[in-house]
Amino acid sequence: MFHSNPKPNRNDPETMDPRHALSLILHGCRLAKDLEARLGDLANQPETLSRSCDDIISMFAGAKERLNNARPQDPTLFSHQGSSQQQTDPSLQELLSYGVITQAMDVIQSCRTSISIGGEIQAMDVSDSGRGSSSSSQRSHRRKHDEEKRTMRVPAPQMGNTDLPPEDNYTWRKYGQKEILGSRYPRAYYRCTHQKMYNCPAKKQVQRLDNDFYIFEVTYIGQHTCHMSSTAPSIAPPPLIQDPMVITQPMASQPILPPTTSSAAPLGTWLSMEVSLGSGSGSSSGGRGGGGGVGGDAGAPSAAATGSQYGRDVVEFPAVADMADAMFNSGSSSSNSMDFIFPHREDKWEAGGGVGDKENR
DNA sequence: CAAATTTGACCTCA
DNA sequence: TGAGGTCAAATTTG
Repeated sequence: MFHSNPKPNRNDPETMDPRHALSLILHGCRLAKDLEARLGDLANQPETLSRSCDDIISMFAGAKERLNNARPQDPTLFSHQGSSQQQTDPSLQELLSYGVITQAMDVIQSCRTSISIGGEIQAMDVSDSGRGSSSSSQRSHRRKHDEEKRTMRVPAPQMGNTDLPPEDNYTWRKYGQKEILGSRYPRAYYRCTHQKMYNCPAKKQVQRLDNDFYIFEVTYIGQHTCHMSSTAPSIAPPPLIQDPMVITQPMASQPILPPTTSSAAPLGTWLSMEVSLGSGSGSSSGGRGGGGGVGGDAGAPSAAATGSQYGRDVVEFPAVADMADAMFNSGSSSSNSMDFIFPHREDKWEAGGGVGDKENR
């Protein structure tokens, strides 16, 4: 298992894609986690340990190389040099926004978090979501067949409030939750907090995967028009784009977000993630306390986090290369580095245990 | 009191 | 008719 790694291939343009770099980081994290799990068995096998370490290192080294090779002037990659949002690679933005970078941040900034295995981002067609009853996903009188829907899989936060889906820099208000036929976990319905004030049509649905409790399937419907709000996030929203990674359904109207002020934040800013060192709380900030504490709602997020989930310090994406660096450079500083980096996570969620949702009405 | 969540009821459509 | 999506009253919280 340690040696089936996707070795970076410098000559392969595809693997030079920064997205691949993120994939490498994740893979490296997994290898490290795996190594941790087998540390006891391999304690007296220095050669194996060495090889495993090499594998892990090569993963991060490859990632770092890719990140360093990413040319800022390349509009398809990182265009964080004051370029407009339209110049950025949307799929990359989505990746960064919805999971991969979150995991990297979790690992590197805190070094106290275990990595979700299999927490890769997978955008996919809603019509092929694997849910038993996806065929009627666009019903109701408000159903709009021409409305855009983007579905992606997002790993649950690795620290703090893991009930929350990963931060997406918007404020959402939950307006419903429902048991879905054939699904173990309920689906939560959110709309933009600023729906009324700004007539923002954006919605999202969050549901855990049946077979992976630690991965959310998030479906975004509609596009935000509320980015000018004072309480809305200061960074530009994830663009709606056509991307092999993000399959988009036909959309009648795709409002063009005016490239003004905050909405036109350069990618550097857009990619910025606020990191709260030491806070460790991924909890919803804008949220008022989970109201009616009646039934348990552990099956779905009680709130969609807002832009302040990560705290204060802003870390820009290119820093990921350095973060990978930091992981290795700091590893030896701790007598128990692996444990420091990958502490055992308590399975906070007992599968199905927290789902206190009532049967459908 | 405002804003948020919870949850039963209702609506629409395949 | 049943499932998915939404509404809105009740409730909670700061």
